[in-house]
Amino acid sequence: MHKYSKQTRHLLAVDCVVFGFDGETLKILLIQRAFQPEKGNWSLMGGFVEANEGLDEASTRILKQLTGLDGVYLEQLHTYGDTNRDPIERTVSTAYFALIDINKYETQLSNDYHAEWFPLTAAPKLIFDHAEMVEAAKRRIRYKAALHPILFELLPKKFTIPQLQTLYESVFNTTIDKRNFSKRVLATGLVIKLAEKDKAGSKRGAYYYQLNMDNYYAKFQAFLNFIPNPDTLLL
Amino acid sequence: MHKYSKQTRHLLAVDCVVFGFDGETLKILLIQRAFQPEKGNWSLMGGFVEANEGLDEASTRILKQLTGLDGVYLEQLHTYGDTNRDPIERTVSTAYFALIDINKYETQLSNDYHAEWFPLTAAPKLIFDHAEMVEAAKRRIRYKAALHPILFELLPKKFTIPQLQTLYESVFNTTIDKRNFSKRVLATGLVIKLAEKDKAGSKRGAYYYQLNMDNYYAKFQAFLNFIPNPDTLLL
DNA sequence: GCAAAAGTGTTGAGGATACACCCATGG
DNA sequence: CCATGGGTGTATCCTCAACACTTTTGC
Repeated sequence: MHKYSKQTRHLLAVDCVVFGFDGETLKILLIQRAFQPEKGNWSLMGGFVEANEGLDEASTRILKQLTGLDGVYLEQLHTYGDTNRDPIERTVSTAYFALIDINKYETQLSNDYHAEWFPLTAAPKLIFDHAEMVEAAKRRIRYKAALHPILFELLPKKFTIPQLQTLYESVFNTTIDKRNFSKRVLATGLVIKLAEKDKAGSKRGAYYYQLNMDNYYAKFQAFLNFIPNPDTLLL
Repeated sequence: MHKYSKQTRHLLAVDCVVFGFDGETLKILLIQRAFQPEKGNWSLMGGFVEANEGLDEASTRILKQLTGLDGVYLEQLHTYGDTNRDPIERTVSTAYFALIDINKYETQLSNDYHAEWFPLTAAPKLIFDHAEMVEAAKRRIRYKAALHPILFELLPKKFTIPQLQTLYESVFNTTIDKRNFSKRVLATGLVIKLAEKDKAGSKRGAYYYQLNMDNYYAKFQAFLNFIPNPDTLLL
């Protein structure tokens, strides 16, 4: 029995903007929508919220269902409530964004599911207001990554400084002096140098690093300084 | 006729955390809930979202209905979707926060409406998860105000530098050297000195300033630097 | 041996902090 | 005349940006 019986009830959805990094460019994961309207058109990972699940739960479930992804960094972004954003029926949608290590799931995603990666700069037209969500997600990760070490979520557990730099450069669409970048990163105390080298990128090889978890949680909330001249960036 | 007829529909609410500054301390506006459950207990300004209104519209409407406030700074904060956050029936709520000049509405609020201001540090127990929303709003305005000039929304059109400093000090619960604070503020080019003085705070009087709207929108997105040592703040 | 990427130090400029005294005026 | 808050300048430090050469090794 409903106690708030006079109130209107609404459709509630979640949509996830999934970011991945392949070592070159920042990408987003899209699927072709499975039902009408806009069936077959490119869409974020989305679905309706069920009666007995929270929003975070719903986004986790939907991401798992559509892509098999589990245990990834997932954060609420914004809730979109325009009455006409879905032409069929008024639907309020809470957008989330996820950051994942693209290589960890690449084959799984293309084989078992029908999600595809697109470079951020070359994504197809998206349904409804999903392009707006992607824009907001991009702004949010730029904003957050300029001050907090979230981009490590996009890399494998073991990564090299040049890989990290390429990631920052592609997220912020800029170039950074490698001497200064390396100094900044090492100065945070967030990474630990390993003995092993990655020989894939060069003949000499680059040392692997991994996150220093002790410092990670402690420093996460502090304002770091990963990007030179953040003032001049359009955030 | 519903095209998504198989999907569950949900109750949707908005709740507004309204901040005000009286020259001394940061305060929030609360009302006593008008209906069951928790009737008579202290609550944020909240209400259900109707069928034909967007979320921003709903928050504006509800704020107006409950307090008479109109045209104030209002920003979406976060959406709370735990299934049991309202004991009567599952309700998803999108929280907003507002920043207003407390003096502008003080008498109106206490006479025409039954909202009351409470110092942030001495607020009563709140219904449901409203205390969590207030905490999140507090973190958000600290975070945002450390980098963007949003706190001017809490002051009258004409304000003095000492007033502004007291505001920053109370939001960040710290003390700032007045020479450095004044330099920082003036260096942004965000304020214009007026000829008139405010004689209320001292015998000598303090010059009034007002926002320089030309620079305001241009500089809003840049990372400013209003707070010394933001690293050390718990944000 | 050479091309291609990794790794590393120093210097200079500018911005941030620390700090103390005079000013205006109402009582 | 004095107490109270308002207003201002400077020296120092330190952080950040600019900048170039050596190392390694697969081919």
